[in-house]
Amino acid sequence: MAKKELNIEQKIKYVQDTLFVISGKWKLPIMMAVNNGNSRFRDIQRAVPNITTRVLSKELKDLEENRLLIRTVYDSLPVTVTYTVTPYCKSLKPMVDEMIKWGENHRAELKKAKTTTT
Amino acid sequence: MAKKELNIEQKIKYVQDTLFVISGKWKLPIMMAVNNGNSRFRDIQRAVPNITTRVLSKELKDLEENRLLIRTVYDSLPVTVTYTVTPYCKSLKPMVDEMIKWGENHRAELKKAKTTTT
DNA sequence: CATGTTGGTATCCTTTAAGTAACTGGCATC
DNA sequence: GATGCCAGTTACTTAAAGGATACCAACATG
Repeated sequence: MAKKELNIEQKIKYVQDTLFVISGKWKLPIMMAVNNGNSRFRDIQRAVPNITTRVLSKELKDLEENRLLIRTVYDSLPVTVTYTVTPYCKSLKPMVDEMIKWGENHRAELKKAKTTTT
Repeated sequence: MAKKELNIEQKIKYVQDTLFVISGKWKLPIMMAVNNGNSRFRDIQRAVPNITTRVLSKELKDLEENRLLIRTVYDSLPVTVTYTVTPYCKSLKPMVDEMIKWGENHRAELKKAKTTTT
C-alpha cells in the first residue's frame, strides 16, 4: 500500500492536534519522568525540576483523562498511589526523541549565534 | 564514536527548550505554510486556517528573531514583503513529521475510544 | 508529642496567549 | 471618487496557563 500523501491543510491540522495534547511546559516532562520509573507523586515532583504540587496534580489528571497515564490506588496503609505510562503514551517516543535531539542542537546554535555577532 | 547517553534531567531540559520555541497553536503551522511555498503575508494568512493578522504579525516577528524565518522587503511599488524558511527551520522537519504521524493516529484513537465505551 | 512524609486541595494572584475590531498609507481598479 | 488589496499596527478584552502559599488527614519516626 502506497503512503498517503497529505496536503498542507491536513498536515497543519494534525500538527495542531498533537500540539493541543502536548503543549505547555509540563506534560512531556511528566510523562518522561513517569516513563523513567518515577511512579509516586512526590517522586515525579522531584524528577521534574521546579514543578509545584498544584500544577503537577492538574497535569496528572489531564494526562489520565487523555489515556496517557494510569493512576492506581493501593489500599495499603498508608494508601499509596502510582502512576504508569500507557502503551499509547509510549507511542510518543519517536517524537520526543526528535525533540530531545533538536533541543540539544538548539543550545549549540544559540552559543554559535552569540559568538558570531550576526 | 558512541552515542552520548543523556540522563533524564538533561532530556527534560532539552525537551523544554524545544517546547519553548515551538509551543503554541501557530508557530509550526506558520513555518509549514511558508515552507510549502506561501511567502507573502496574505498568502500565509490564507494557508493557516483561522489565524488573525495580529497574531500572524506577532508570530512572524518571533520566528524571525529566532532565526527560523527570513523577512525580505523588495522596494518595488507597492512594496512586497516575502518570508522564507531558514535551513535551521528545516532542521525541524523530522520532528514535525513525527508530530503529523502522531496527530493522524491520535484522531483514529479518539474514534476508537468513542465506540469502545470504556 | 513535635516533626516529617504522602497525595494531594483550596485560594489567590500574575503572566501569557490569543481573539476582536478598527484603522493606516499607498497604490490600483472600477 | 468609492472600493479593494497589501502589509501590517494599535487598543482593548478574554481565556488559559502557571506560580505562591497554606493547608488537610493519616501515619511513622525520633
